Amino acid sequence: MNGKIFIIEDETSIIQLVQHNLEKNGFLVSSSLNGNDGLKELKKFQPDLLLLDWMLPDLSGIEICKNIRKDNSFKNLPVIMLTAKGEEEDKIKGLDSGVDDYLTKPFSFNELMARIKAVLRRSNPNTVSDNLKFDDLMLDRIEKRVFRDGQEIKLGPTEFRLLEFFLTNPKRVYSRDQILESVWPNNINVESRTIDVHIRRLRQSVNLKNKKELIRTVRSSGYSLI
Amino acid sequence: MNGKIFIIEDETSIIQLVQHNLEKNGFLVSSSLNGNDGLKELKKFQPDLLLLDWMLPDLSGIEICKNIRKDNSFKNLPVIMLTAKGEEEDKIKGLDSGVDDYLTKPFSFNELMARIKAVLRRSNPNTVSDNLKFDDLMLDRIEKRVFRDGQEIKLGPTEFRLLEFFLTNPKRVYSRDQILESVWPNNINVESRTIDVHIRRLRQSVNLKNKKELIRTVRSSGYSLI
DNA sequence: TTAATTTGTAACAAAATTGTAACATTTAAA
DNA sequence: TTTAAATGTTACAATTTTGTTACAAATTAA
Repeated sequence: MNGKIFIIEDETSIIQLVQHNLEKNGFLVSSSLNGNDGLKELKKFQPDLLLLDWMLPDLSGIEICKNIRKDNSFKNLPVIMLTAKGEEEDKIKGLDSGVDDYLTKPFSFNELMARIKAVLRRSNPNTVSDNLKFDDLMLDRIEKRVFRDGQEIKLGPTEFRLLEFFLTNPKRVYSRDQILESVWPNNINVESRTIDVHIRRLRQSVNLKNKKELIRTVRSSGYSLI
Repeated sequence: MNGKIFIIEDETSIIQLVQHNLEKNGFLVSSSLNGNDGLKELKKFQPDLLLLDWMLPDLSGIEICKNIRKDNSFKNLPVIMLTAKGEEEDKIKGLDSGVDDYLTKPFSFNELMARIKAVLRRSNPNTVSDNLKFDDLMLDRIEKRVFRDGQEIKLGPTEFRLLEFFLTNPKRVYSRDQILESVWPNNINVESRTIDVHIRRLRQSVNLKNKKELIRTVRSSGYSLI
């Protein structure tokens, strides 16, 4: 299996064509014919990429895309817009709404396939390199191991996810709310002070002696990797 | 500056048009007319994105792209191919060589701009710099850091917000009331003289020795960045 | 099952930040 | 020059924020 693709598209004939060809190419595909349902099913399906029509019975593709970009757990979902609207200003409006690529109908399936591969190549760099690195720290997502200065460090599950999160954006300061949202499983509720305790645990695990502190406290804002 | 863009393109007229428009949009641009030189200069210039022609006097765009994708220090450079070759099989060959997007000539600059933004959005999700600058002062809102003359300056939370506020409108004079309203959390009430004290603290933090004063007192009106 | 590990929170300690009062200095007008 | 208003400066107590520890509950492994 190459990945999961979701399609929100009005025209049944296009869905059939695209879905059939994608499946032949090893993708797992699901689809919806309108915007509101599509958005819901999409979240269940958890695709790696979305093919999105502009003109839909209810919610427009543009609206869906803006919606997705605002949703923390989906904001990085790659989107390719498929539409008959081929005017320059349409393309610009489409691209500015946050989609990754824009293809006008009629299109060749082979071009679509090539663009899907290009977008996936760019947006899943982590599937290619499963190691996150910063300073003398290295986190291996596949083997779930962490090294500092070549020496293995043992982390608990939450410590691991926390460090993984920081490593995806080193130096960036995250508020406790942002950390909660990204590191804790959805819909779980813990107090924000809990983070402080986990930060403390992570610090203790990560800070080998004679090594500099890697986690910075930014008073009244949150934490970041140095 | 929005980012650095390098262009390798045969046709001088296109280079001129694109370069001029990109610079108007805040990009730093450099270019080359052929493949071999282009590849060398590119590595010096360290761009955030490459616009690449297919047909070049010596090394073809396809070869350049494959070359880049093999080079460890450049393999993640976003590339948009600009070419007159508009056949389906050309597009596929182009995209498969590792470029991120493919645009056929003639193209509208606005569409190019929208595609550049889309590609940068995807490839630098975090590098979207959110920096405020004035004189030799730089405030990074993402990392919550302030530098003067390249040297980091440590500020308290209120000092940071105060400086951030002034930086959004340098040279503009703000009354104490305006400052209170924008810098202090809503519905909190502090005396206006409190601002004077915070200004004093900010001045002390920001004014490295041998450096000129950056915050101006405007008697009976308020304060401003110089 | 039992034992070990992990987790969230409360409670207290330590540190940093904040607002204000009090006094000093500067500025502009009389 | 004198005077009043505005701003600069300092010190300090109160408050807020973060660090640290301990422990019971929950989860996982044996």
